[in-house]
Amino acid sequence: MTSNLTLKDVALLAGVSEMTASRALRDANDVSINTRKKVMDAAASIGYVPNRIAGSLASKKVNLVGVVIPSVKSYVFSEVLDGISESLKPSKLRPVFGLTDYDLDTEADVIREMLEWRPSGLIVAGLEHSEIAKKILKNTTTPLIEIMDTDGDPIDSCVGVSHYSAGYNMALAIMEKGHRRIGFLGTKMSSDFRASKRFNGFVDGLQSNGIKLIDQENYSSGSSVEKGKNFTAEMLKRNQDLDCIYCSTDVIAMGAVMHCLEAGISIPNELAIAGFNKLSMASGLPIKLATTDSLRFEIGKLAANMILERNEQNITNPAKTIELETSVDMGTSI
Amino acid sequence: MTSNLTLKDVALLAGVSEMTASRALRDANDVSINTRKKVMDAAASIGYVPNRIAGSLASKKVNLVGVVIPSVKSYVFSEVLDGISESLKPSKLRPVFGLTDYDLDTEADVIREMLEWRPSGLIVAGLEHSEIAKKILKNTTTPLIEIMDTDGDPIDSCVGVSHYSAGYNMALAIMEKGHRRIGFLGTKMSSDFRASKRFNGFVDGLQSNGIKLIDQENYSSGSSVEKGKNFTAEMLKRNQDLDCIYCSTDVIAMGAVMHCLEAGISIPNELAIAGFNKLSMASGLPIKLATTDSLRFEIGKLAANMILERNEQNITNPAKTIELETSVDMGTSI
DNA sequence: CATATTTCCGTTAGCGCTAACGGAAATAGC
DNA sequence: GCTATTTCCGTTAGCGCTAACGGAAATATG
Repeated sequence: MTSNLTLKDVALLAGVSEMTASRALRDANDVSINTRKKVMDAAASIGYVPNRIAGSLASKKVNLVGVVIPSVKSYVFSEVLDGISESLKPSKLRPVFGLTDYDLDTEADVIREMLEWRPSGLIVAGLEHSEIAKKILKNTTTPLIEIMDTDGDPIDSCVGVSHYSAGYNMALAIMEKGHRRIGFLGTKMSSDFRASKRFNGFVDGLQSNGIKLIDQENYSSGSSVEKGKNFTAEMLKRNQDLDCIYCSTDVIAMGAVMHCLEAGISIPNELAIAGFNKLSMASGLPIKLATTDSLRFEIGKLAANMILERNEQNITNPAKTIELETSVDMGTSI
Repeated sequence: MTSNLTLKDVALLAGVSEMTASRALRDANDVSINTRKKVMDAAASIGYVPNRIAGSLASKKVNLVGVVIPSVKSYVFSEVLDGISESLKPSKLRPVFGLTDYDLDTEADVIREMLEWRPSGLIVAGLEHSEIAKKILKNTTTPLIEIMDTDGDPIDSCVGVSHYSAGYNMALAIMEKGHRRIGFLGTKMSSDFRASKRFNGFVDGLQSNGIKLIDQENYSSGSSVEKGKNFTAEMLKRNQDLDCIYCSTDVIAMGAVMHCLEAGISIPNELAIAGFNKLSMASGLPIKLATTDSLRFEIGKLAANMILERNEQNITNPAKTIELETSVDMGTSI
C-alpha cells in the first residue's frame, strides 16, 4: 500500500495532466525540462511511489525474470544467481527467485505462479520436470532457459554443462593417475538428476577401461562436510584396499579430506579424493582438491543474457543450446 | 505473455460470465459445483494462465513479501531465506528476493523497486540504511521487519540478535579459558555493520577484564577459508606469543583451523580459535569450533510470521522488536 | 510572411481482472 | 399456498496506469 498516493495527486500538484506526469516520471521524451522538474518536485515532495502493478498492466510489460532453483543452501545456486544478477543489473529487468526444494511438484507450482506474473523470461534449473510443468512450459510464449545441465531435451533454450561428461572425464583422469580400486560417495540421487548423470558418466568412464566400482554409498538427505567425513570412514572400514573415492560434490569431498587429515591417511598416496563443482571454500584445504568446475557463475550470466537478447528483439528468435566445456582440475588430491 | 488468453476466453467457452469464471477459478463460494467444473475444464482445455497483474490491481492485494538481503553467497542469508520460505509456504504469500551487494545505495534502489510492487510486507536485513532508504521506509504503510540485528533503532518491527553482546560474551568465554594474548581477524567492516558491532562488543568484553587486543587484521573483500588461513599465518608470524584468534565469521575461523592443521599447531593448547554464526559446514572439522549461533533460520521464520500476523489482522498492530538470546557454543577450540 | 516542421501536452480508451450490488431462480418455512 | 431465505450468477464500475492519437503552440524553412 505504501500510501494511497496516485499519479493523479502528483499531476494535480504539478498542475499538469496525469499523462504528462506519467511521461515526466518515466522520462519519456515528450516533456519540456520545466514541466519535468515541476512533476519531479511534486512527486518527491509528497513521497509518491509509482504503482508498478498498474503500470505493467497498462503497458503489458513486466520487467521481471523468474528464476526457479532447487535451493539456496547448497552453495551451488548462489553463484548462478549472482551471474544472473550481474547480467541483468544494467538492464531494466530484475530477477525474482522461486525455490523448489528439489521437488518436481513444488517446481510445477512455482513455475505456474511465476508465469501468472507474465515475466519477461523464465530461467529454470534442470531439464527434468513433471508432466504438468512440461505442459505449462511448452504452452507459454515466455522465453525459457533451462540451465545447469545439457544432458537431455530442452523445451526451449538451454545453457549448461554435460554432467555425464564431467563424470566420465573424471574417471579417465583418476585412472590415468594409476588408481584402480575406486569407490563413489554421494547423496541419494533420485531427485538430484545431475548428480545421477555424473555417476553414470563416471561408471561408464571406468568401464571404458574395464574397471568396476568397488563400493558406493548413497546416503539420504543433503550434502554436508560432516557426512562426507563419516561415510568416508565407513567406506574405508569396509574396503581397506580402496585407493580412491569420487564424491558427488566438493562438500562431501571436503569431508573425505577431513577424515584423512584426522586419521593420518596421506592424500593421494594412500587415498585419492575427487569432487565436483570447484567450490571456493575448498580452496583453503591443505591439498588442492581434484574437481570439475561447474561454471555456475558463467551459466547464470549467459542465461540472463539470452533473456536480454530475446527482449530486445521483438522477433521470436529460435531456441539455442549452449553447452559449456568442462575440464578436470587435477589439483593434488588424485 | 504466456499466451493471450484472458478470462473472457474461458468464460465464453464455459458459457458463463467473466465474473462467474473468475469466481470459479478462485474458488470463491458463490458458484455451483456444476458451473465450477465447466469453468475449470474450459480453463484447463485451453491452458489458461490467470494474469496476476490484473488481478492484483483489481483486488488491491499483492501476495508477495519483499526480502532485501546483501548477498546469497555468504552461507549466512540462505538460511534466513529458508526460514522465510518455510513460514510463508502454507500461506498465500510468496517471498521475492532482492540483493544489495552490501551497498546502501543499491539497497535504497532495491527497496524502492520492491515497494513499487505494493508487497504485503517487506523484510530488510540490517538496521543501517541510507537517508533516502530511511525516508522511503518511514513513509510506507507496508509492514516492515528489519532482521538479523537488534543493536540500533528499528524503523518498524525487528527480529534479530545482539551482535554486540555476541562479541562481548565470546570475549568473556575466551578469557575464562585462560587466554590473554588475543588477536582479531575479519574483513573490512565499513559495510558489514554487524561484524563491526561484534568487534566492538569483543573489544569491550576484553576491556572489562583489562585486556587489550594484541593484533587485528581487517582485510578487504569477502570472507573465505583460504584468506582466513593466509592471514592467520601472517598474524602468527607477527605475534608469536598469540594464544587466541577471534574471527568475525566461521568461514574465516575454518581457515585459521586449516592453518593450524597444516602447521602442526595444536588447538586450543597452542592457539585457541573462535568464530561466529555456527555454520553447518564447520561441523566436519577435526575440532569443534567455538562459535555463536546466529539463529538465522529462526530469525527468518519469525520475521515471516510477523508479516503473516499483520496480514491477517486488518488493524495495524504496533511495532514489535524480538531480540533472540544467543549463547556461546564453547566447542573444543578455545 | 505563409507554410512545414517540431515540440509539447491533453483526451480517449483501454490493459485484465475483481468488489459490490442487485436480481432471478431454487429452496425453506409455516 | 405464499412469503422469507438461500443459492447462484450477471451487470456495472473501476483498480492506477499507459498507448495512441490529435491538436495547439513554438520554431524552422524558403
